[in-house]
Amino acid sequence: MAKDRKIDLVILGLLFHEDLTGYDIKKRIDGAISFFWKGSFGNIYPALSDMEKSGLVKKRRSETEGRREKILYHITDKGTDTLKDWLNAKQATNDLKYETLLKLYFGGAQDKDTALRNIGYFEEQVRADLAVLRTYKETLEKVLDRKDHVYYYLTVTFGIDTYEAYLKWCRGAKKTLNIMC
Amino acid sequence: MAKDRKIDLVILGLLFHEDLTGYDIKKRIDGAISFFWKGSFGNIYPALSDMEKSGLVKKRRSETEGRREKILYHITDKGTDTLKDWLNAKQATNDLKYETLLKLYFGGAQDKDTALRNIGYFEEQVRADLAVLRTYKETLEKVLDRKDHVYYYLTVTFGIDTYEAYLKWCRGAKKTLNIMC
DNA sequence: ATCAGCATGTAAGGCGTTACATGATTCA
DNA sequence: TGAATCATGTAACGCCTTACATGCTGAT
Repeated sequence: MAKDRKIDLVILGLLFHEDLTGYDIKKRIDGAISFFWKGSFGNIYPALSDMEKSGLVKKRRSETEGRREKILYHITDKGTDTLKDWLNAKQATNDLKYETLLKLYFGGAQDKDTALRNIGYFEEQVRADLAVLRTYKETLEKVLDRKDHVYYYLTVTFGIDTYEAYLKWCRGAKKTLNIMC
Repeated sequence: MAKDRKIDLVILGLLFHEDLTGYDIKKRIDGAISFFWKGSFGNIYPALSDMEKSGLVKKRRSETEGRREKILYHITDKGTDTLKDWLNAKQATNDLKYETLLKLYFGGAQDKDTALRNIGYFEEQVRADLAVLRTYKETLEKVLDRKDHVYYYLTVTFGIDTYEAYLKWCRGAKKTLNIMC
């Protein structure tokens, strides 16, 4: 597997569940996963063909007749081992890039209102995302009997908890700016 | 300026304050900023020379005699304008990649203990980072009279608030896993 | 004298984004 | 019939990480 290409693991994780096309994989990533990882076609298709070459996944043509054929990918034993090795490894990099905080950090180069406005934009975005996460949570709560869903559920509550912390911080930050600047 | 290279703005933001060498810039980024943005020499030096070519910064050789000469960079008016335009723009991308959550999401491929262990590693890291952030906070609280410091302070409290939310989530997640799996 | 830290870069390689290209299918 | 969505890719370009290369300075 490519040395540092995490998309490979995302794909293996998804395929562990069920066979999928590249297009399906993109859709899955664009769902709940998109809150903590992203993927694009220009990312996924090359990864799939590399992984097929190295035997982590196998192609399975869909057999629905008459229809145009789709390429379903299936995880191999080697792919499963790779996935499990990764899950068992201690190493995990959380790489966070907040342009919002960058703008705030350098806010001294402009006026207070600019900083307040930028916090407002952030707040707006967070509120919208939070609404989506809450609908995910509700949906998942109905199906928590399946073990997998517990894992999905926990990533969603992670998002909700941190986004709520963001909102709380926004309120405090606006107050602080108004008092101090 | 390069179209999407955010490091340019980081550098301009830092230089708005004071003249710095490339080495200094790296050290600044490795401080409190590293919690929401990263930079490397292989990133910073090329950016500096590009920005000099496009007139956003100017070289100023340090004049301390006898010493080996250092290259101090100074922000130009054009650079200041670029910085302010960026601060005034609504657009801000927060790009978050949590490998920890990826592992949790795909946790169903392994056992509960693996997931618990991975949450533990995350918790450990968060605790360590939180301790650093708290010392930053204490230091900054003593100098909040300077307007710039309020902005720095707010980015630090952002870190503290979210990291505390992470820890709270960790406790809940471990409990949920123990009950449900 | 030696080691850590200061200081400036370059080069290779990898990864990802974006846009482009193409065509089928389904639904209104 | 037209638009949206399904479906699979490729190509260019840009950015970043990592490692390498080099030499100075200050402290112990």
